[in-house]
Amino acid sequence: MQCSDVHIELCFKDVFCGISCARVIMRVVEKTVVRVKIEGNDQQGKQRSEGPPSDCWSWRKYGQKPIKGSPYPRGYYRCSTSKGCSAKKQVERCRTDASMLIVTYTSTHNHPGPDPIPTTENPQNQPTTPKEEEEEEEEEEQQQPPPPPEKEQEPPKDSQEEDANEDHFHYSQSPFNNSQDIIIMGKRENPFDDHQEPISTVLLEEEPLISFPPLLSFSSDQLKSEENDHDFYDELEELPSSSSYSSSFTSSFLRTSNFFDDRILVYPS
DNA sequence: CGGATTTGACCAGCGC
DNA sequence: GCGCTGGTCAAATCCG
Repeated sequence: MQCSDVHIELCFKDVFCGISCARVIMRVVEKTVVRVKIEGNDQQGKQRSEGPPSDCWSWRKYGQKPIKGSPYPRGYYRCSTSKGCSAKKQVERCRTDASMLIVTYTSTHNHPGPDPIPTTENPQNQPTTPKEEEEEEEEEEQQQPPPPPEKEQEPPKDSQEEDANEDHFHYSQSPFNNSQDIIIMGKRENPFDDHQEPISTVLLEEEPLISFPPLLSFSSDQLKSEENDHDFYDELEELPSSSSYSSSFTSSFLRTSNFFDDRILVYPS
């Protein structure tokens, strides 16, 4: 994938329970890039009991490679929920911010999703299958209104992150106007370059999950297993090898909470 | 014992 | 053509 000379379309929409997010769709190669903010690399990281539902997408790690220019390796996962599913994802840490995970999804699931978590906020948008969701997204994208002019002056990443951190993303809704999607078209040398991050920053903090009602219904056993998995993050030298947090969580949560309504569409020039 | 993870090897694409 | 890099394979290992 050549990252140079691409158009970026930003569509921030819903932010659910303090989780701000965005998606980068590499149209040409069917890629979805999600940046996940990880909080709690310190002691709080050990309490990662508010993990994802274990009945969502499961991912099997099949490889890991050191990436040139990045101190962190990239992990390669494929969907293990269903045999024959071609869905894959790559997980790597942001080279400049170890607390940021960059998850790249490729291909789509060719099987129904595993018991999506019902969301009370937007039940009509509840996807039944990844395929349907994709289709819905396509339709939705086509219905995207022109970008509000003021949003083209998106604050730079740093200030945005700072604000986000200060607020801890405790929004019940998006900080942006839900009725006004943000679409920013422009050229970037490298959309994922950390120094050019402002318009594609996705923050997904785990702390707000505490207030994510569907997740609170998990059994203590589930939570316990998640907690074990999350201890990994106390040692940031490696990418998460557990699929339950970074993998299952990110994908399942995103799919079940309209996470993907916040999106960054990348078009080839 | 079965499934998941690790990790070195292999392969393909790309730039020089 | 060669080397570099990213992506995948598969055997070994780990873990519940």
